[in-house]
Amino acid sequence: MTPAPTSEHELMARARALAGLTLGELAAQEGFALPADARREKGWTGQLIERALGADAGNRAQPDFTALGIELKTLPLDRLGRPRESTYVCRAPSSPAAGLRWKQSPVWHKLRRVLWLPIEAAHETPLPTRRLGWAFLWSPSDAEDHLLGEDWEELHTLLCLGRRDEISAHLGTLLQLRPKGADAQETAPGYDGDGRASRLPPLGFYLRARFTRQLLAQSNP
DNA sequence: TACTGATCATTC
DNA sequence: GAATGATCAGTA
Repeated sequence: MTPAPTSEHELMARARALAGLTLGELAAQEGFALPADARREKGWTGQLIERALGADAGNRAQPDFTALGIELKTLPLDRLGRPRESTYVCRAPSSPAAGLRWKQSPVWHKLRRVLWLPIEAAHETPLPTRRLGWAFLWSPSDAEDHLLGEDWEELHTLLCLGRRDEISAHLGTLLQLRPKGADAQETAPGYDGDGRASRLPPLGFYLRARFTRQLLAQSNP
């Protein structure tokens, strides 16, 4: 087990030392078994890299590197080097607090400092031969923070009003709300549009691929 | 090809 | 059950 990094510098050095390795090579180093069916172990890559870098948050609702306040996200790229999938941020509250502000929200805290670890040609390469790319650290610029905050306010307001029927993944320019659960049958307690208790499928906040494409482009000028 | 809605594994 | 880690798969 890799110990947790004690500084941002140490974390970045570790992350960049991974560049060029294949997932199979890293798994062998870490004593991580390759999944028999990659379609059924969607979180495998993220968990392997957490282990290799010494993430210490487990599955608690805290940044992966607790002492540094840094969140780790893998960023699967296509063969053109562009993110294709959205990035999960965190779950949306089933009973949101009406007075909550953007800078108090779990989304804001999660995105405060993110270590992005690109996975090259993730959609075209079998999992064991996918290569790790050049990691980069990101914090939202003032402009990005503003736009994220606007999206969050819009979505949070709909959640607070219980207007679930108006919520879809179409809303939001950088952020979106989409289902986040085992399946469409999963439910969590919440409130409907009339304020009555009901059970609804859980949602999660995601960053659109459009946005992570921008972040990647900014990171290698 | 991009996007949305659905889904899979694991841990506490 | 609710959080973590995400990608799959159908369709526009």
